Amino acid sequence: MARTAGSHSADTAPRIRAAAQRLFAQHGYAAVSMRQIAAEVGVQVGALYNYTSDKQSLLFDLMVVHLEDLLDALPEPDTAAGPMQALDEFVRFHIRFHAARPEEVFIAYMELRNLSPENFAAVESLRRLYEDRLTAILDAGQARGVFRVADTRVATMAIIAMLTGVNTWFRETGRLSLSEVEAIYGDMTRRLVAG
Amino acid sequence: MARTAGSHSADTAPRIRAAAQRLFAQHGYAAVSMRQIAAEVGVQVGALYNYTSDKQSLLFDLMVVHLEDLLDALPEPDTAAGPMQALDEFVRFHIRFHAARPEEVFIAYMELRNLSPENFAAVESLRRLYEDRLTAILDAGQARGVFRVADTRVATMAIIAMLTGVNTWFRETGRLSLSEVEAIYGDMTRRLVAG
DNA sequence: ACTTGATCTGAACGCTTGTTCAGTTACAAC
DNA sequence: GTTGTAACTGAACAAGCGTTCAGATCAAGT
Repeated sequence: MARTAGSHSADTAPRIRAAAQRLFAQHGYAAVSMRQIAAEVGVQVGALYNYTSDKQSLLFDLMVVHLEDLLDALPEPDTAAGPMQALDEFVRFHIRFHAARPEEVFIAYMELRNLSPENFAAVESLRRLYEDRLTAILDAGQARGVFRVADTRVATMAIIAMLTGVNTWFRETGRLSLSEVEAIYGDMTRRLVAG
Repeated sequence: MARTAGSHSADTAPRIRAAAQRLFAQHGYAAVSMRQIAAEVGVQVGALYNYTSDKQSLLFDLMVVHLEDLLDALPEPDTAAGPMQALDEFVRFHIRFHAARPEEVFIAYMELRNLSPENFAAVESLRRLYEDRLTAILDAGQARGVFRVADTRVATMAIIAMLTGVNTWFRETGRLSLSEVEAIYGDMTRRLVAG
């Protein structure tokens, strides 16, 4: 019936996000209850509502923060270096960024159905911005005669699907290092688009 | 409090599976209740338990039937025709089979987390059998000097991720026909493995 | 020591869940 | 028409859900 000793909102808010992320990634949004998230944080369920308006907002915020981080972190391509270099950079960035955030990536791809329609639209538009960056690289490469793809948009979707697929199997403790994986996927992607 | 007029178990069982499949694909296993499935079928919730032992079995059966159909439908490669032909055939088969069953595919990929551990193991082993078929094609192609891939298993995962990604955007009413999509992906896959 | 605001607790609310099963009606065979 | 089985209904059970909010305790400032 009282405040928990030692509690600070500056601590609690990130711990709620971290707990929600871990449980949503592991079990799925609909399968996880607010009570489970609260238990993971070490508070009662009512306390969560000081930090999120509702469960849907908790999911939406996790997805938006991840996608905004992704877009912010994606470097502007070095136009002087050429399209093949830009593509290589994109592949390395994608694999490395995603491998470092398996939970966020998983939620961002798997929980789209659990978003309300307006939240879904907002998230879809962020995802589209990221896809457009690769499309721009492919367009530039074709304009320079360095790349040859039958359909730029389809190639974009194919490459992103292939790269994102790394997260379904890659483990730090696995047979291949992240650098090796980046090199293999870099090579495959180059071949896929070569002129 | 009585039997529904005109009811036949031979009708009801497939209608339960179809309703479960549609709702699980659209909303996710955990977000769909047995009462919703029953309502879609036109029965009361108690009736479902004449056909499934529980909700988890309903999901598991849908996934297993799909994967067994996939494995049964996959043709044995024509060894005389050569590895490139076998690869082309695999790509066309994968895209065509998956495009025809968007709900089953979606459930098979998205609902793994909702399987109990023993069910998960059973499903994973079926998926592995399918992946092995592509690995065998890649191995044969390398043995013949027709293919060159840095890591056969990684190439298998990359190709399947790319091909399965088609289902996230392809629509019969879209800009490209299924045949065009098959051709584009066939070309990309060939390039990806070419010697 | 007192006051004010922060941060939670605890329980309530209205609703829903998966599963079970006694009983009822429909169907089929004779 | 009777009998036996099929196939459901309807309600109960035990448990849980998301969200709200009055009130209690902790923390910080004076």
